[in-house]
Amino acid sequence: MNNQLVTLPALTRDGVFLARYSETGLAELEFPKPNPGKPFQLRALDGASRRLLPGDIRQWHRITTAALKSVLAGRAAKSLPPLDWTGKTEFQQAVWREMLKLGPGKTKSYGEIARAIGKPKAVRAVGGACGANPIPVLVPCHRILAANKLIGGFSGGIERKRAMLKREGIEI
DNA sequence: GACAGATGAAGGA
DNA sequence: TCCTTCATCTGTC
Repeated sequence: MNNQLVTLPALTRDGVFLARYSETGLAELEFPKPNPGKPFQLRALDGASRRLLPGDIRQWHRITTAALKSVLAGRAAKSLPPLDWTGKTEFQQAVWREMLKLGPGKTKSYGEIARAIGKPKAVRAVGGACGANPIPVLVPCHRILAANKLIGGFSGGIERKRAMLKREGIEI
């Protein structure tokens, strides 16, 4: 079995995200590391390595970068690359699919997501699935708030979540 | 099998 | 109101 992932940098206004692709699509997205004064090492995939990339991945990466920029600017992504959720549970995928339905400026609570997937009591489990989301930003876990409209948590940091919501016109 | 968790709701002060 | 407690469900180790 070949689970090797191809890692590519996605340059955005918020820094350099790292996108990891499998043979079937975007598998992971990593937030920019706080690494001031040392720009991301694009060398890692320059030259010959880049030429070895399958055409599909190059195209997915263009879509991913464009989608990232749109979402970070508070707009809806025009399109998304295929997402590779291989190995993830049905429950997690259901939660993430539900989050994908949320447009910019729209939020739901953990409880609402739980009800939407037909498991109204699985609110804590929804929180767990959010935390396990391998593709933040594109799968908009930042649009999920606690029932009292508090910000809840965020794997990429509460401040990042607050900033992204603010760009979409939501003040917490 | 036990435990932890990005919650929610209910009850008491 | 605000705070505390507990029920619930799922994932991970």
